[in-house]
Amino acid sequence: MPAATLNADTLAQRLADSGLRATPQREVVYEVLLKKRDHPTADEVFARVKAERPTISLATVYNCLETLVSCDLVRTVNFEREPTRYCPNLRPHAHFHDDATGRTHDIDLPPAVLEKVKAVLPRGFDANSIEITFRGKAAKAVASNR
Amino acid sequence: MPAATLNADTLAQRLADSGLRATPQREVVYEVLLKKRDHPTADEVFARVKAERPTISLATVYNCLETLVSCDLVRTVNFEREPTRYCPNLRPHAHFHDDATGRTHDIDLPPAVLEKVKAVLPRGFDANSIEITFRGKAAKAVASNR
DNA sequence: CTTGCACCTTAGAATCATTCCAATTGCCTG
DNA sequence: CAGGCAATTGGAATGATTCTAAGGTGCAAG
Repeated sequence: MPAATLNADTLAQRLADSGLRATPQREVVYEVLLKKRDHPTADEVFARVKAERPTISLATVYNCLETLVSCDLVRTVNFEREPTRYCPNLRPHAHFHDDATGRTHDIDLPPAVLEKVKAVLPRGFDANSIEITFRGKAAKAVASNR
Repeated sequence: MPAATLNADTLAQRLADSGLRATPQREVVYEVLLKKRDHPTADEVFARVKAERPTISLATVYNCLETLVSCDLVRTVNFEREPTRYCPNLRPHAHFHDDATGRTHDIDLPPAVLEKVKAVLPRGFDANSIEITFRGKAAKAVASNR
């Protein structure tokens, strides 16, 4: 399975592209995000990372997450005033927040829909990002992305 | 111009529907939101309200805003980690965040687009709210909604 | 009226995610 | 090895928001 290698390479590559180094901390943080894609908060990432690297600090986790975001390897997800969550899914997708469980689901966005949405912008508005968020009740037995 | 009356009535009506009272504070906060629709933060609302009612407290402004939101007279708008903004526009609309100016613009959402977007949800997902947010560069001379 | 009571407002303290800061530490280049 | 920049770290600081406890306010029943 070349996925792990690919990811590590991707990380090193992307970091290098931005003139940044591939430190162990950054690698572990990124791995943690890839391993369990349940949109964890920084605190949750911190807890998971500590299992493998007990000396890491919360500040570093924030730094690493911010770095990964700036390299376009990770997206942030915000729901109202809740703590920011992190998502390594790079395909265009929306987020569905299940009010009952608090869980977040990725919803793929077909290009056609994205186009339709962009088309609502009046002349002169130039969007470089679109964020679509649903809230409601999710299907119970969705194949989850653990 | 019956607009002012209509608004006041609407407010009193909606509050009553929820078993709440139409207090002077709630009225002023609502008026402030209607008067200048620039998506102010709670702090900004506080500042504007104090002009008319110097004794009001920030806590009350938060309370009033929360009350108005719960009556569906006002919507909250969140951009990343920025302070929450408040919007009295009740029509279905998206928000466009101008990265250059920090200003927020309402973008009307035609029902057809809303349908298209809802259609991306897999069977079993039942959304009771959809939020669409753009970021980018806005047209410079948009007729603003002051 | 006037008493009771539920609803509101208020100031200030508390919370909590996130950022900042200043001090190392690590790593590469010369 | 020396210099220097990039990263990490722990703890302090920040800032929006919420909580708390202590009065107000207004209506309804007696």
